[in-house]
Amino acid sequence: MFEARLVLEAVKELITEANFEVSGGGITLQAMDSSHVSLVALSLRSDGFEHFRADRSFSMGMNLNNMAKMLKCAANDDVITMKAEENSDVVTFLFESAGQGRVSEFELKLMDITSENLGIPDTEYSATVSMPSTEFQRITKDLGSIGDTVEISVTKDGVKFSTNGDIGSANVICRQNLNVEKQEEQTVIDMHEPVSLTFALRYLTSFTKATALSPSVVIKLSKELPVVVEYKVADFGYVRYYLAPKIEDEEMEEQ
Amino acid sequence: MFEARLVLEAVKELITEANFEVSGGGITLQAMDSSHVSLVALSLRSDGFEHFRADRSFSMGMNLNNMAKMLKCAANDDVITMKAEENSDVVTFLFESAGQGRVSEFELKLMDITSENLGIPDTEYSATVSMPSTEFQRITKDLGSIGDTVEISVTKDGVKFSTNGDIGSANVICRQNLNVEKQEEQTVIDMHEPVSLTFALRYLTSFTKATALSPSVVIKLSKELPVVVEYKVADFGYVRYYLAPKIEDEEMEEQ
DNA sequence: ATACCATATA
DNA sequence: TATATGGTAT
Repeated sequence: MFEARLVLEAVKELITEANFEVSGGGITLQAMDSSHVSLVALSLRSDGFEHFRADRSFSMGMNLNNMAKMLKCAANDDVITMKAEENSDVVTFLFESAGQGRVSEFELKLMDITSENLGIPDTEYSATVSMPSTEFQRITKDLGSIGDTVEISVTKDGVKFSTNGDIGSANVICRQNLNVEKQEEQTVIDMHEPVSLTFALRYLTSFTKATALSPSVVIKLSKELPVVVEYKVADFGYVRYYLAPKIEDEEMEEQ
Repeated sequence: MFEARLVLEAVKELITEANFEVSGGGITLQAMDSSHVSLVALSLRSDGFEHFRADRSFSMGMNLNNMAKMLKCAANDDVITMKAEENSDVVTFLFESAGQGRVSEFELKLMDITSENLGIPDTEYSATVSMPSTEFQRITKDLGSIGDTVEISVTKDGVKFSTNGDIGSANVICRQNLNVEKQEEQTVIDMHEPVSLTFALRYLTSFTKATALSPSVVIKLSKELPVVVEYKVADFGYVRYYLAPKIEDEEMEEQ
């Protein structure tokens, strides 16, 4: 339940409506944000649900804000069941209180959404950085108060985030740090070759809406490829964000 | 660190940009507010800093809102270093996390500010009132909801704040009170001769932005002289505000 | 229109 | 100290 809401909070700023693809394996979702700049991919495996049954594969188009509205009507410890009948134009959310004294039924109208499902090749990345998600959130927020874009550079001993704007410039260097007990608080740099890419801070900041989902975030970078920003959903899924880097010409144009 | 932010919060409402005068003795700043009515004076002695080095005396013009923006990018327990190279047009703020896993460098552009450095004579005041800073803040806020000006009258056994406005009038009397353990919670009246002056509440309310800096505030009054409202910064500095009293004619004009 | 920040109250 | 609400900034 709780996670269902966090997932929605994590994606609804970027995408207002999307098709949930349901199959025996679980639920996935993939959508470009409304400005067609970044991409969100959600995957929740069926084994992560207490009960999961899908007799066939199908897709459900939903307005995420309306879905979030309904999920907000569930209490924190309610058991949530999502039901979709074949060929129905609604999806039903069932909220049952712990003692089953209260049963709420919310029906959300489905929508026809034409979705372009983009194949995302599973690449080897030049550099993979894992760091505390709150630290990444803090960095994008701080740099966003100075500039519009951030250059992310990975070398073998650290990752550097730099920006500059009208009032000045800033950079934050995070060194590899394995001296923390909890693995999710470590900063781990896995680099095959150095890489340096520039991104619009605005989108990265939106990505950090997923911070509550996971204590750590994984950032994957390769030259000329979209960055992947990944947050695990417990241990049965993930939310991944993709954002293409700025190329030099684009940076020039903006000035 | 924490104090650096408090000091900025205390002055940036009144002055948006100012010259920081740096010398071996520490850092000072003096500026009129934008409406040229009140004056802010800041002094931080070098011995209050963990490390302080100034090879020569110089002044740095900064936009205080932009400076505050950058200081907000430091975490609460970061070690802050401020660096200025000779003849540079930027000042660098270095934030290092406790374990030094993260190092942030923020560069703020300096500005040329023509500052009129006013000599403030060190007068003997007719009356000096020390009281809890939160109490003074409360009084200016409360009276500000009734009227625009406050008459501050000091007699040997107390200080009276009075105002009146369209909806009515109000006055608050604070008696000398030495019966509190902590000295900073005492109300101490040191009066050579009774004095009664009227001030614009708007500015006094701005002064109380410094309340978080010190548990007590010192108010110094003499006939026809600007009031001094002083907050200590730990035990190595102060923020002082000066505001000229209204004279009868002025009060007439405004009505 | 939305999201973040600051403030005020419980 | 934590949350809720309102105002500001994007």
